[in-house]
Amino acid sequence: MCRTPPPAGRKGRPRSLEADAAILSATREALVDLGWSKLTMGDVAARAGVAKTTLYRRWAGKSELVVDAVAVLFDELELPDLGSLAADVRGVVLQFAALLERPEARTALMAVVAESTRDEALRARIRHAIVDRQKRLVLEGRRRAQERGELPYEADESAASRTADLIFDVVAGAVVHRSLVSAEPVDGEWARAFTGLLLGGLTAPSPG
Amino acid sequence: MCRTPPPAGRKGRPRSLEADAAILSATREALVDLGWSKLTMGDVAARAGVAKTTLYRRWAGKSELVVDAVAVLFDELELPDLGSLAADVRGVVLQFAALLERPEARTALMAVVAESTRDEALRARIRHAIVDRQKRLVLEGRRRAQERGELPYEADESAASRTADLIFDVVAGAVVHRSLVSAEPVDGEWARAFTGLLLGGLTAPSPG
Amino acid sequence: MCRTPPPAGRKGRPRSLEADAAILSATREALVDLGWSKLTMGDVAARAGVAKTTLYRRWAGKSELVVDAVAVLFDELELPDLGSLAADVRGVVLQFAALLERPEARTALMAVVAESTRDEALRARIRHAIVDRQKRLVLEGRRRAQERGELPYEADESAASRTADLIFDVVAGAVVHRSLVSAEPVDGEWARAFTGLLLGGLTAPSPG
Amino acid sequence: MCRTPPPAGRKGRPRSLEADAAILSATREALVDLGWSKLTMGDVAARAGVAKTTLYRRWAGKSELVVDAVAVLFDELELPDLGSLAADVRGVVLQFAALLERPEARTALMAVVAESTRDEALRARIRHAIVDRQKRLVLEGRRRAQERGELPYEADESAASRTADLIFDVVAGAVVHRSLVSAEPVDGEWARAFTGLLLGGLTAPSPG
DNA sequence: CGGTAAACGAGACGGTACGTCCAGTCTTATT
DNA sequence: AATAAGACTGGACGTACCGTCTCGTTTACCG
Repeated sequence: MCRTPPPAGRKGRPRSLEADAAILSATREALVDLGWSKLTMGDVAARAGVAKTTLYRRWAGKSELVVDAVAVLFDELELPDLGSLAADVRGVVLQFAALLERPEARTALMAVVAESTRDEALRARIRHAIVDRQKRLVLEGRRRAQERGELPYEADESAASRTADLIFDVVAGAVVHRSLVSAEPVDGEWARAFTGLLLGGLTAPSPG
Repeated sequence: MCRTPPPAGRKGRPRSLEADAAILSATREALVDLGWSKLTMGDVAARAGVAKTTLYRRWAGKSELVVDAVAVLFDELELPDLGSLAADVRGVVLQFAALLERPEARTALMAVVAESTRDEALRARIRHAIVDRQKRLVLEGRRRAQERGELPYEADESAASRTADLIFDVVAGAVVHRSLVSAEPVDGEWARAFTGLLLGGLTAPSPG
Repeated sequence: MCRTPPPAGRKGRPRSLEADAAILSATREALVDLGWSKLTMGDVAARAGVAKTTLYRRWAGKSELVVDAVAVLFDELELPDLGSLAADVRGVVLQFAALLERPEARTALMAVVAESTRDEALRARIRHAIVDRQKRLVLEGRRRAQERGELPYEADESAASRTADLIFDVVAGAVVHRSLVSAEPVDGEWARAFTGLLLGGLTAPSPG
Repeated sequence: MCRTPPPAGRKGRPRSLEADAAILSATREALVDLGWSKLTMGDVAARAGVAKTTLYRRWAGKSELVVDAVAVLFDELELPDLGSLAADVRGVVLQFAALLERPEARTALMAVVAESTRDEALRARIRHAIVDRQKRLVLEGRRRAQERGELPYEADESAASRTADLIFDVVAGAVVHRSLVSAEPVDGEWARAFTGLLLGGLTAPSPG
């Protein structure tokens, strides 16, 4: 969890594990109270009962810290088997939307992505800590749909991977855009309509 | 373009129109050079050859200024008639992707959205200056498809509006997510695949 | 008094004169309360009701600030005509000793001299702000003694100057050393003994 | 030399004697390189190849450490018999001046005196480690002069002590002030003039 | 000669101050 | 009244040291 690792040798006083947990927790708390742009390293340190130096010894900056702090939220995403591909899609859409309702995720997610547009290392960190955690849901959903016979098994490995990436971008992008850019609720109705579009396409008869 | 209007009375020296243009242009330039988070009001003022006071007389802060500065980029989006709904979708996807390749848009867009999660007025400004400019492309595209007979006319006005919003979130969200979050290129191949998914749905035979 | 002068042009808001006075006064106050080594720029700023930036805009650092702050104390030194050279010497010794009893001078003087051993600019500043203010007392005392006929007029200008410098170093050095290094009181008795030594020399019969 | 003594019991590993020497030597080295105010405990520890803890186990702080480090320099002062009181005075003046030319003494001496103005324990330490080492030269010089018949034997013990203290403050103070405050060289010429003043007094015919 | 108590190196820790930077406001004189 | 210039308050930044602490390791003495 702590990303700037201690120097190779294992001499000297070891880093406090409690401090790590306290810092990440304090970061989430500060995100809720203050939002991304008003969150300060000093404030996080104070909330965590830790010196500023301790923060900087472990994280290079605000962005890195926040990525790690919100990453755990994405671990909570699950894909309970709801019996059909459509139900699974609706389920994951609503779960992801619920996550984006949480103020700490809401304010942090776009901010770190914005920051990452000029910082390759941060982009990699986001991919590892957040994106990959979401993408596994897509892969799991496809596997289930294939077992149910709702989707064909794809022979071409790389084509399959491309399709999964596409679907991931469409699902995650649509939910994020609806929630944060359009600032409209992602409710059951919208999830149903989106699922219909995703599965049936625009030219299909609407699922009414 | 200048959002904080001059006080009612029209006595005294009028605001310089050249200053407005110079400031917005300097803002875009600074976004390219520095990115959102390192852009400062003082730097913009210096680039524009203008005093800081002049900036603050016209914009409330960095977010508002940047929204206005990048808004004009979205005016360049057009929807040339490419002869079919699929072609039109591919065209708009590629145009939007090209816009997101521009560093000033890339770094600014997510940042102001992130900022807007805790600022209702900013959200409204974004909607008016950016989102609405994009959404008209969806409406125009639908109109054309209906004229071509590719899509039915929708009797229920509000249902039609909901559908347009959905499609807008799917298209814009997918492109943004692919480009900024997944950090993968939005090229002709991806646009074709996405268009196939959007029109035909996930369960349809792929358009290969 | 303010040593880092504003940039040449006289455009823009002028520097606050009250701030200068408040800062120097706050510096002396802080010296009394905290001593040289515990005095901090932030504390001085807070006492003066001024932002730290304002301090740094005017003084390069703690040393420069303190030199200017204590310089005014040396303006208070005077040489009232006590009727004889011996009385004048005793008078100036006691005055200087009284100055060194003041905690702000006591703690600051040696500190800035110590600092100046590795800083030529600081040394020049001390000379101008402090040393020269003291040295004029020696010159004035000699002039009076010459008028009274207690000392001969010296024909050789440069020899006279060297002698004045020597006497200055002896008087100031002895008082400072007694007061700060030996940490013994400079009282009337000591002043009398010192004056006797200075005027009559070590081999003369003591003036008891 | 090491001032914070080990706890009473003499079990366990004894303190390293080499460490003591290495630390004091490293301190002098750091004084030369960095001066008093930029010298840090961590740097001294690193130069001495020793952990910071080892420093703090032996000295309470920077001031105490530096006093001990420069104290040995004052042991080098000697009073070779030059045949007359005047020659002895000139000799000691030049020796002391040579000491003050050494950068480690130059930067440290005034600094620790400044520090001691608010620290009684430090003052005592300076007196013991430095001042007393100098004062014995005065006592020795007087004894010789008395043996030569240049100075009378003083019957009153306490008056004799007071006179010795006075002379010490005058000699040491004048040299320090000339060297560090006036920042002028203490050369043979100055030493001769000073000795003339000290022995013959201001009103005596100059020794030309 | 093996146990033990203290010294030791390494480095993390809570603090404090640093000197810089930027935000946003203000005070000038000028246009 | 708007402008350019620049000083102002306030606050966060990231760094450097301080002096303390907690480790694992070493080393002399003492039983």
